[in-house]
Amino acid sequence: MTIAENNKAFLASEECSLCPTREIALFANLKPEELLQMHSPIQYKVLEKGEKLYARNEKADYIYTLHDGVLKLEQYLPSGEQRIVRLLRRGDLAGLAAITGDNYQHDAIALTKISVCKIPADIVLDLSHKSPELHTNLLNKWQLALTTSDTWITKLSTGPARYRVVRLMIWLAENSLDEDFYMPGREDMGNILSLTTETVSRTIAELRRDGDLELRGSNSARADVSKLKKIVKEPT
Amino acid sequence: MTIAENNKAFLASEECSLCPTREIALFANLKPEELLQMHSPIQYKVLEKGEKLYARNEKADYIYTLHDGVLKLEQYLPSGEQRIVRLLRRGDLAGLAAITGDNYQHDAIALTKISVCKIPADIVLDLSHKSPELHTNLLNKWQLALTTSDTWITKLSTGPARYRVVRLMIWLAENSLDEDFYMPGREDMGNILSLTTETVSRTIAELRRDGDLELRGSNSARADVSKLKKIVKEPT
DNA sequence: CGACAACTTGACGTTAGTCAACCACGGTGG
DNA sequence: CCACCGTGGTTGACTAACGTCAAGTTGTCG
Repeated sequence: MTIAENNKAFLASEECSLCPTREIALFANLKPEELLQMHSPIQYKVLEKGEKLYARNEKADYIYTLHDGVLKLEQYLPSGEQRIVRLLRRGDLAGLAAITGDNYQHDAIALTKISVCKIPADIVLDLSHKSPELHTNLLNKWQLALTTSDTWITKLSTGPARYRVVRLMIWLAENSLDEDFYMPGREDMGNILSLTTETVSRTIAELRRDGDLELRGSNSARADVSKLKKIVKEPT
Repeated sequence: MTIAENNKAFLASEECSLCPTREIALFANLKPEELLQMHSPIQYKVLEKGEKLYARNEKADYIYTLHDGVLKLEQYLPSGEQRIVRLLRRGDLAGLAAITGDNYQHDAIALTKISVCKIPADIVLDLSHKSPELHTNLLNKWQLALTTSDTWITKLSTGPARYRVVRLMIWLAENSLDEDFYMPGREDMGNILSLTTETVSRTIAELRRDGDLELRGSNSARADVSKLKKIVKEPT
């Protein structure tokens, strides 16, 4: 924890310029004098695995920049079914709805230990009118979220179980920093892919038998991505 | 066609203020003097059913406001499968990626005869820096698209065939102006719900037998929405 | 009126869901 | 330190749902 102590508020102007996530986050490219305008406190927070960052329909006053870990956004249906709509990682924004004044659209729950910056939405909205860079960053983040959401529909909710699981593995592997990648629990994968835990488990077992996937500890795995891509006929 | 003749360019400053779609579209709440800044021509276009508005990976230079009709956004997978990612209707924006300088992410194809305004992206981007209203509108439209996309994942790609079809019917009925609503072809519905045309056909037939749905001409239907909601256990 | 496309229906096969038992691991407390 | 329990994961047998293949039927447009 190099930036600030857990849960301690600090001034963005002092600390943001030192933040290792900044270059890929919302405040990338902001000029120092613009950062200085953010006089209102920004909180750095750490959540343990399983903790909830915010809940659906809650009044949305903050947006969050994810520094580290994996965060799931999920929605429920009246019929009891449940769906994970996106996974967020380093650099992603959670709670975008805060900026348009809507309530939060999802439950946001940490899949691993995560660290976030908690930013008052009104500050971002205000600054987005003054800083062209932030304005652009914001639009880009939004577009990225939309693209991801669309991709999840096509890649992760379409076709037979095997394809879906493989496409998820590819996505996880390609969004990982090192060779081992984080692999969610079977139930969570089920809720990402709209499959049961048993089906996910069986499919993972198959992939292991075929030598396409190697488990490495409880929530971690390694794969030959180009082999996986052949299965779903993606260009390498 | 009250606004302008088909394919004829015209000046936004003159015509936009008369546009019946404006209040729900991108340029809502813009001040007359801001509209005047849009000296660059905006085209009004009509596309027939089946025509393509833009294609995936094409350089995205324009965004489109949909005045009338239904537009589908679809994506293909290397494995040959195909998915409709969203349906757009009156007031929706197509080609948002143009603003962030990306290429188009989908094929956009008219499901009915449609009319659109074709707006150069650079104008919108430029004006969004100057007009707080447009800035806000833009963020709202983006948020709306994201919400819709997430909803499609949870509601239309989750659960048994019957539920999916019913949820689609509800969505179509609630987004329609009058009691009859537009109902896409069986194949398109299949690509929205990730089901085969046969399954969709059978499910529609069931709903008709149960008296929950009434067909009215080729691409039109009528339903008792509250009955449909009971099926999927949604509050009325 | 004919031709084609969209839709429907049936019989059958396959895949994924269900139900249930079992196993592996990690943490807790005796 | 080890026995116990709980959670998450695996595996099997069976079932239900959906996909596939194929033959009809309806509707639409030239």
